[in-house]
Amino acid sequence: MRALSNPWRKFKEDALKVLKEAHTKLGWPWGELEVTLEEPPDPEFGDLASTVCFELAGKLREAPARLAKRLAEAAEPAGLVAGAEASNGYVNFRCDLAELARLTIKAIERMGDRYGHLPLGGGEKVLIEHTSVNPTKPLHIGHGRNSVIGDTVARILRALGYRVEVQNYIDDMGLQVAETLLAYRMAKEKPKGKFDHVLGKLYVDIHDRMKSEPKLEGEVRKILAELEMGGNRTSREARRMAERCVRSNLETTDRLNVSYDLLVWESDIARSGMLEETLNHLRRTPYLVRGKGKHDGALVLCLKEFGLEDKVLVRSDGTAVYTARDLAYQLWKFGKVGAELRFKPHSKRPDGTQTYTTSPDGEPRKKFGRASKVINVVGVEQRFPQRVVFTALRALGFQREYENSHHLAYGHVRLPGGKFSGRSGTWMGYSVDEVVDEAVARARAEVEKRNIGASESFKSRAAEEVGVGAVRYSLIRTSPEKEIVFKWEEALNFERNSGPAIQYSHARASSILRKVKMKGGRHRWDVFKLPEEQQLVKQLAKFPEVVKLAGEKLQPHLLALYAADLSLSFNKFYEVAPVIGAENEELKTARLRLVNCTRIVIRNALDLLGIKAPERM
RNA sequence: GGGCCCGUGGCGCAGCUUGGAUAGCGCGGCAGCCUCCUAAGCUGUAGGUCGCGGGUUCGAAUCCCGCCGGGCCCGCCA
Repeated sequence: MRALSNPWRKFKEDALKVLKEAHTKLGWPWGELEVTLEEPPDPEFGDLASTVCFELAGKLREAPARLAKRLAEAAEPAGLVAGAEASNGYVNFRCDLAELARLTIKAIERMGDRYGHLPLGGGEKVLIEHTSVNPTKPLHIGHGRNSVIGDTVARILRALGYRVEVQNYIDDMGLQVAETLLAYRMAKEKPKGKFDHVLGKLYVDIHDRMKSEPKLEGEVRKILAELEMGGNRTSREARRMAERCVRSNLETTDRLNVSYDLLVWESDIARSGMLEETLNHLRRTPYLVRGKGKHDGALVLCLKEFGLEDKVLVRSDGTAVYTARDLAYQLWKFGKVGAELRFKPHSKRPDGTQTYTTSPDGEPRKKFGRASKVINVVGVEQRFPQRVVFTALRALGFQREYENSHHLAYGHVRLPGGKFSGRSGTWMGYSVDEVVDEAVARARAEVEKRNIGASESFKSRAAEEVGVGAVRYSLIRTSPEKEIVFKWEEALNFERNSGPAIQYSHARASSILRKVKMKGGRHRWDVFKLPEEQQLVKQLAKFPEVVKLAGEKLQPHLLALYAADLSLSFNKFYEVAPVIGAENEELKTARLRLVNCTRIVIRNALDLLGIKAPERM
């Protein structure tokens, strides 16, 4: 099973087995042999190397090089290990390329779009919260990074056998909503355009006006109080406005192929009573105390024994801070509150997913929440409040839930001139809608050049897929914790190390397969003699390991880098290894299978990245 | 003042968790490759004290300590 679904892993295990047996034969201690295995810098040193001899040198009082020689001689090839050689103190294992090719190609042909999937999660439920933008503005490219990271991780974890539920939290009770609602009411002439953009601009306008008209602050406070109270005209009006904005935001994320299972509204959480329940629960612990001194009159969460600073949860006026609400929500995600939410269908995503929403007129459903693992995709700047929320779980005795809470922290996207600001409107020109439009327009020009006479529907679909691919890739390729500076030339990069370049390799592979009608034939497995062919086989064999690593470490960028690497290997193969015009039928047959498998793996990788794999472009 | 993250050729990144062989990849520069499966491609070439200084080690980009530079947090904001 494992050998079938994860060929490179099989090679590693075989190498380990060979290493252990050689140790036994020589009567040497085993130790942690697995961690001594690494990939050599150059294929001339084999495919996997062990550094045990360096460690053993001290214990056995013999030079590493001599030890390596004895070890290599004692090693007997088995499984995917074709041989072992000593060099410079390393023991280098050579992979049996013919056998690896056989295993890998058969695995890919058999599993198809499931190659790369592994049954690690065992159906365990993971809840991922991402996007969670205030419903008062369009998504700018920084929000886009959040959505794309969250969506990609969701796809990866699904492939690893987890049941994944994606939630988008909508804070319709915050200051931004209050301010935007005031702006919306006051605007006699509303700007034309997409609703979220309209709101975003009104928000910028009101901030300008508030500078010269301080009385507006009072208006905002009044609205905020009404929102907090709920059940009045203002709160219903705010919800209606926010609903429209969310629909508008969803048009944007739909275009990015980002999907959600549930929209969770703050006003519904507030109504449910889960906050009060959570606070009551906390009051029974020694950690929630009446504040003294500067915190006089407030309720303070004291987590000193867990190494955290005090955090006010309830203000002296009785209202709760955001972190308190977030804590209640976190408990709900794990199914640890009795309070219930109500749900009803909201809309369908283009991929067919039915998105639900919490709603006062919905009905209770057991299928949401109750996760065993929770991942919050939230900016790095919220590290402290996230830690407070998680640590509070521990304080409440939910140790397991504490350990299974993950803050997937990502660095913000900045502009060359500074940061994004909703108030000053620096996002204008950098909304996801605008960036995607621009990328699609450029892709369109390229597609036109290369597909003269093609149908209109083909051209627009290809341009859309390529443009979106470029944007998604540019947002996922960097390690999440790093800040990125938005540059047009990077978001619109269609060359190597880009979404479109990977899509292009897929299209080339598809094109070869399209042009050949012959279906199969017999061939031996040792036909791949070129380094480019062998490199490609190894790369294909590694795919499941990469998916596993990306999922376990919550580092989706690893998958993006792998896809670019695979595409590079294929391009090199493509240059030197004619398929249709191969020297003989046997080689042609084998190369065709290799090309087909490459096509499948690129497609699977792109699928996990939420990028379409066009057959022509 | 306390804490977290980042610092790798001109630019953008990977590698750091688990220390190992000449530090990889891309862009950009230069020089080449389309009678042949899509040149969104490929080949070659120049370019790096892995921020700085100590330490641990047979061996440090990787671990430890100190410092410098950038970002973020330490709110009855989120």
